[in-house]
Amino acid sequence: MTTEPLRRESSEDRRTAIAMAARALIVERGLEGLRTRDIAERVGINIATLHYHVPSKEALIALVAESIRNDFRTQAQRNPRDGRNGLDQLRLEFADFRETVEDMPDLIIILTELVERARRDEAVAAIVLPLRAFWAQQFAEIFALGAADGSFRANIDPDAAALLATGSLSECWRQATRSAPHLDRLIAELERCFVNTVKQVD
Amino acid sequence: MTTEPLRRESSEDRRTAIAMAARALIVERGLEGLRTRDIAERVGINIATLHYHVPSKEALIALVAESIRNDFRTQAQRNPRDGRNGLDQLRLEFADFRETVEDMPDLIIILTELVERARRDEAVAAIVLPLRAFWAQQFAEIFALGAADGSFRANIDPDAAALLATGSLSECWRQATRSAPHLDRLIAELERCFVNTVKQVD
Amino acid sequence: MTTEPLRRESSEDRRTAIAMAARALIVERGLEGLRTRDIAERVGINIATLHYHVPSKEALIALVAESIRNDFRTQAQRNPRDGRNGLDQLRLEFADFRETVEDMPDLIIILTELVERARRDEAVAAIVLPLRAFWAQQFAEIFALGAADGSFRANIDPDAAALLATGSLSECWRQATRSAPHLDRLIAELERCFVNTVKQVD
Amino acid sequence: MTTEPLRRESSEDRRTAIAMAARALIVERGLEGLRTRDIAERVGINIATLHYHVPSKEALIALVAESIRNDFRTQAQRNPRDGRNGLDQLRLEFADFRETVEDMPDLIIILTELVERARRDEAVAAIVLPLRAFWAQQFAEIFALGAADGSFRANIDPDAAALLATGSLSECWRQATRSAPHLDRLIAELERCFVNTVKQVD
DNA sequence: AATGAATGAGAGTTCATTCAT
DNA sequence: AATGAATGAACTCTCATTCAT
Repeated sequence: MTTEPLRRESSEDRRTAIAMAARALIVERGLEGLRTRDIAERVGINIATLHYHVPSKEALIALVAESIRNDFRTQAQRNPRDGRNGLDQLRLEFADFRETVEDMPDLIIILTELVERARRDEAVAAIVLPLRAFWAQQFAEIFALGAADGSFRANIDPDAAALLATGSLSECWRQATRSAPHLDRLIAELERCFVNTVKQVD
Repeated sequence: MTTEPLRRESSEDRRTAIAMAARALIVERGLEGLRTRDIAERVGINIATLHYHVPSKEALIALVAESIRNDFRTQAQRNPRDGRNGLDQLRLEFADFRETVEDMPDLIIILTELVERARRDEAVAAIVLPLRAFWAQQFAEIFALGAADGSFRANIDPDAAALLATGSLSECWRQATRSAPHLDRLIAELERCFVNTVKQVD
Repeated sequence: MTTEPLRRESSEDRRTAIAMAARALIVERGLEGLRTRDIAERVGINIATLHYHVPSKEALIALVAESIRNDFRTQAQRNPRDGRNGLDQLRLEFADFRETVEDMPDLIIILTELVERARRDEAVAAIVLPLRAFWAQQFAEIFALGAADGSFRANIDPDAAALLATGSLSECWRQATRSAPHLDRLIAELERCFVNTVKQVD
Repeated sequence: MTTEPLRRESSEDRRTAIAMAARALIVERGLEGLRTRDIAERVGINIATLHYHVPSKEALIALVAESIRNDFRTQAQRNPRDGRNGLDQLRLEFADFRETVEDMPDLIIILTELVERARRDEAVAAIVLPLRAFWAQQFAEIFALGAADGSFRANIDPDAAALLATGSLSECWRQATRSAPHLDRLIAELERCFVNTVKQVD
């Protein structure tokens, strides 16, 4: 006589399920409104079981942060950067952002909440700040490259420009009315901000 | 000669003191970590007294939102916009932001938290979203003006550019390591983004 | 220069107004739901002023009890008992009850609540239990009289019959669906319970 | 040999214990004076544990109402009604009441409080009003039967008579000085009210 | 690996009452 | 006689966490 199969799932699967449930709930109610009981219920396990897999709420949020990081990494590795010049690469980067935002529209929201939390939670900071820094670094490198190859104007400050791009992109997506049209117009404007117009004369 | 802090204060003074204490605590612990008892303690009143002046936590947060709005308005009215062209006005706007950020470095942080909260709290949304919209509108008007008077490049999309400016400015200031140098570099870059380079040739 | 006249009312008027407001609120929300603030608001005075006139909630409830007692007394004195025999007097008593219940339908409800409260509050008990006892006594005397004059059956136990009458009358009126028809039928049945049928044969 | 009170009890046992503690406290202090902490303390559990078993005070009062209903039902089923005529059955009903009142003297008190509460709480009303209606119905049927079989006088109005009986019985028992003698006299009088005296002659 | 039961700490809120004017 | 402000005590309820099985 066999008992119900599949009752016990592997620890890693459980942790993944917990992370996904937590992410969904963060989107719905914010990090502030996140309750361990709600997560357990959504996963379909007991609250004590949840604590067995994830020992504390702090660890749970760190788990969510890791989950977000993994998604970003996967996304980053999927599209190798092979543009010939800065402008091409910038366009690829924008396309990446569009893709990310379409595939996982919640990613930015959760990331924002985590960044906010990072100010008071070192464990989260350790995971999430490098992530944002990495993203900015990508842009900075592109801007430096473009300035060198003449596809961008020469007087770019790559770090400042990177902050400008990442800041406005994430702010745009965070807005209550997040919509593709707004994003499109922002991206177009961003391109006009950096593209080299003088070169044409050359 | 100072007396002991007066036992009985006017209702409006108390409400102001409560708002200020709440703002300080929001900066320290976030909206999430805001506790009515802590506010009362910081103001030096009983928790029941706090409820006498502000009937609920929801009303308290609305009070903070109003307080923020008033500060923004005061700031906005202090510096009349009298630049001769778009570029001048943009520089005045940047100077305004620098000033605001120096005088009340917490304003942006609290505003960010309130915007986040606005997603789930209509009362806060009603106060705080117009505020952000107003700020963006200011920039949009400047960009439109500058595009017309030739101080900015002609192909600006004023709304997108406004989002770009406000998004990157607030994101910059929100960063864990908020520092004047970063802000200076960002502002300089923003200027280069929009200023008309073609005109020089003219 | 005269200030607003009539601002200050006589203490006794205030106490009466407070009692009336309290009675209305007891009917609406029960003794349990009675809040001093609500009473003050309904009277149109400050909560502290209410405490000036009625020093404590206990005293307030005692005041209500007295108010109820006065109403009952007034009612009782209005209709002198001049029936020629027990049955006549019983009918007068029933008419009294009907009248009371029509003029002041809340009286019974409040009285019930006060009797309930009397179990734990001696001050209320001292006022309200005699009242109920007096009412029962009225009935008992009528029954004794009627048993003696032959208008009621001879084997009546006046006290028990009085309890029977007062208990069923107040219970009837307390019922959620308090309506005249129910009361009429109960009173008719009560009469049949006690009237002497044997005598007819005589 | 008794062990220390078991730390972990079955949920149903806990709920029963909670209901019993609540009932005792209602008798002592009234529904108004009922505090969840007192209940928890009396059961010997933490206040949070109480909320684990009974999610809210509203639910707690509904639980008490159900508990009362169960007791009434048990009582009702214990004594099957097998009297040969109305009078016999009425006597059985009286015996039932006496028994109930001796075994569980608090039942009537709590029921009264619940009926009072039912006026403002639909959940309680749904449980407790049918209960009272059922009791009245029992009497009404007996009176109708007795009127038909000649053991009661023919001009009985069964519903009115039922209200008369239930009203006076519960009122009697509710009286501050509730005592068997009073009850005995009331029951005797009730019997005299309805028994057919004419028939004797026949 | 899983769970029902239990818990300490603390949250926002309410209320009768009092104080200073 | 009146009031705005203040307060202590208590209330119901919530939450992350732990224990025993």
